[in-house]
Amino acid sequence: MSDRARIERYQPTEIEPRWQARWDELGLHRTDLADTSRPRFYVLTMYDYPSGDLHIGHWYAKTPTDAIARFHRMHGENVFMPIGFDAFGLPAENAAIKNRVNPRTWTMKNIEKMRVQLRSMGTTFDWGAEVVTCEPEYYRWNQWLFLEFFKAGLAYRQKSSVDWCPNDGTLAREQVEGVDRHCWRCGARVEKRELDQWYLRVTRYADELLDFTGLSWPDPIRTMQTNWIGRSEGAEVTFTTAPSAHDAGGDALRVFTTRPDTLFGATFMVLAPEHPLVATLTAPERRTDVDAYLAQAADRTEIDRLAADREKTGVALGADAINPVNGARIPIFVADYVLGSYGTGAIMAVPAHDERDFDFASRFGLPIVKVVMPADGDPDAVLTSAFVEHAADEVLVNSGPFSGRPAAAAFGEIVAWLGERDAGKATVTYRLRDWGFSRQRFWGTPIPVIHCERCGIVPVPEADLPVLLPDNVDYAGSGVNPLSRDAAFLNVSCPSCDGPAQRESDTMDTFMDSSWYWFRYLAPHKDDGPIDSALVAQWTPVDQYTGGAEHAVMHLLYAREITKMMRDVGLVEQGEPFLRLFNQGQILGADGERMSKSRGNVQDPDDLVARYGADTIRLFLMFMGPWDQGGPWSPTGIGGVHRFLNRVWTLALDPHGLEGGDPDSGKLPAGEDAAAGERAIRMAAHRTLRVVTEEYEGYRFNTMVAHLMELANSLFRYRGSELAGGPAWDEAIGLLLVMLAPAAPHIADELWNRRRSAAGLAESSIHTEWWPAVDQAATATETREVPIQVNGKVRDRITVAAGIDQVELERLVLARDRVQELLAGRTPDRVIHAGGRIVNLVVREG
RNA sequence: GCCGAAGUGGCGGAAUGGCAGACGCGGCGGACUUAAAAUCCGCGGCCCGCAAGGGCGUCCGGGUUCGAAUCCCGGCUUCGGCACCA
Repeated sequence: MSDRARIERYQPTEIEPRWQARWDELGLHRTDLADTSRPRFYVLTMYDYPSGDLHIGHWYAKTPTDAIARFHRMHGENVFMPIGFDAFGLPAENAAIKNRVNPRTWTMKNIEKMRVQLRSMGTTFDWGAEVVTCEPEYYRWNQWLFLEFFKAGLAYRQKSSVDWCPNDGTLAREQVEGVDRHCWRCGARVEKRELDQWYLRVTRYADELLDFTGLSWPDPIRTMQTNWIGRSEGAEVTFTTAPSAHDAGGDALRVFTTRPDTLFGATFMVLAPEHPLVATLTAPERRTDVDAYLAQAADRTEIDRLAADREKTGVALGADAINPVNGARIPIFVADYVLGSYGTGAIMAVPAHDERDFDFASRFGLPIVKVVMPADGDPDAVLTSAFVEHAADEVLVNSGPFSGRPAAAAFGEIVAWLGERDAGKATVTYRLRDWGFSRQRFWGTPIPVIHCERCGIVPVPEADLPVLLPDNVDYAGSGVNPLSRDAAFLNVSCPSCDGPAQRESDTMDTFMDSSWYWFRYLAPHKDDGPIDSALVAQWTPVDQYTGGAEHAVMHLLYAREITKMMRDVGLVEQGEPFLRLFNQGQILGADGERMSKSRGNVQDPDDLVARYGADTIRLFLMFMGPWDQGGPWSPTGIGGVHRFLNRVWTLALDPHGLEGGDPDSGKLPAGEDAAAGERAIRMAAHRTLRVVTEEYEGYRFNTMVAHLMELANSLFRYRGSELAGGPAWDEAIGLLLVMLAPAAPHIADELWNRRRSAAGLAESSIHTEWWPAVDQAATATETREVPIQVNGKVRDRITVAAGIDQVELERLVLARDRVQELLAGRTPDRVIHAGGRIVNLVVREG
């Protein structure tokens, strides 16, 4: 009869719900926000859209975050780890249209299901702080904040051409993806529409957003945000239109350039199709061609603008401009390679030193004048492509009084020269645009303003907030906001003049919801303001934020922007929301594609949990690779992690059992006496503690788990021996369980308390234990093994006293027979000791 | 095209200037079992060899170094971001 049969088997599905309930009763993860006696730690994981089902990717993001929270609690910190739901958004509205269900009903049902799933992971979220963004108690403060921003001039309305998705309505610029311009959410082709839109003035913060001082964020995210903001330094230069038969001329034509040093090389100008001067400058005989081109350009987003179609197009206006620096008359073109929304919507074209201008000039046979070249270059050599290098020795040529000047110096000199003549100045331009904030959709926060014919735009008075979303709406007909057809919602009297007026029917971009939710977690039900200032001051910025890198230029930038806006209207002190950011990788489907229902590659964790238990899945997800890496889902290897937990179970509950198939079972390892065995057990345990502690701190969970496996393997060698169940053994088992507790919390608490119970002690959750300290003495060794290399190849190894000096080490190495044999009579030219880690004997060959 | 990350056994990965392949999966061998599963023990880069040992080996080609998966130069491939931003 095997010893194994004496103990109960490891049955995760029995113990896990029990411990989850127990932790709830004990209130282990309810945070007392007012407790200032301990260091605080705010750990935040990105909240989710309640699509209805958690997939394995949610677990991949959340269980290591939970381990971090538990690890910090075991260090005596007051940890706050809240959770909520990003509950506004399109899928609910689509479900409403398709199935005629109320979006609220659909959303709330999904949230119910996800709450259960999230609990099944054994995560220690503080559910008392939960935020659900589609609740009036949340979105009313979106409205309140919007009105604060509006009063401060940070929100404004403007008629403009917007990116429009037939399914998702208006999109912000960063929500349009790819060369073919498709919607980030549904993938549909994006069109242009001319609409009155709300914008948030985030460009005001462009420079501040480039400053990451004090933040510990991954470099790739910082780079992406920096590129997205796209700061370029240059100059605005004012050209003048030349008089002609059809136009008096004398109009200022302002351009932005990053290369004022090439001003003498401007041989033509290009206006964007949207530029206001196109109409007045066009010569009568050019009108037909220009109009045709403008019509084509307006359609251009509809046409494939893929890589193949990059031939420059454009037409001449039949008008000229005058270069302020030399009075040269140069022709003006309209071409769609110049963007109306960037810079001034017009450029001076310097074909010799800009690739796009070079292409255009080559195509239309326009002159190419070289004005910058290397100091030793040939000024008459013909350019075959634009010369755009920025070498230190470049000088100006063909540039009037500036010829011969170093190019680097000429930049400032020409800008100064222009400044004196009121024809230009240094400026900075950004790629970042203001945030297109309105959506012509139903399931979002109503923008709280009223349009009155007499008074114009009137904010909804604070006392009338929230502007509630109506409950009974006709969803039929996609692409049209149901709110705009709801007379009861729409028609109101003006708060200012009491005359007839209409509500704004646009709702906010749902990214507003996620741009301040971590403040609201601290006081989710506060009904006299959006945030509790005292708690916000005490608890924010968030210490650690974790989430996917796919939010690099969307959520993570919006959150920084809104924080700065909240600061500027006097709500918070800080300008940055998240001190440390960690981007976990993404779990892809088994096919290597993004997991999505439509691809049918979604891995549902529920059946894995039913089969292996939450602890195995948690540990497996941490073990499969570095957390920031992600990768395609494969269940291969879950069994190995499950086997490891079973081994821990056996070690903790059945130390005296014997291994059925092992003839050496129950004996000490060869050559060890009891004292040496005890030292070996303590050394293994404390060395593991040292490295595992560092690995938790560095979020290197895969190697953390590997080291726990190694410790379990080491202890297995002593199972059934005279040392099993002894003091060193018990200490090692205790350390193993404590180290396992943040990652596999249920089995750790179960085994911890079974052992307490066996020792006659009362129940006490392992999660209230302090993280233990390493016994340095236990980790020290008396001897160590040093590899011996000859010419860089390991040929031998030697065991020496730990504190050996280099002279003695070298003597012992050279005394070895094997070394003498390899040297074959030669004397090493050099001996490398590398601090005693390795010995390398360098012998000249031949 | 530009910016960023990565490339290591059959597979996931470890080692970030000092013993390449920790840990795990799969595989093979053994024990236990009437048998299978489960469990336990062992082997495990490739090539030659009974073995001892030797040769080769971290995407490719160079370089630095006593010593390179790791640092430098050039190239290839994959993934992510941006894409006419003047």
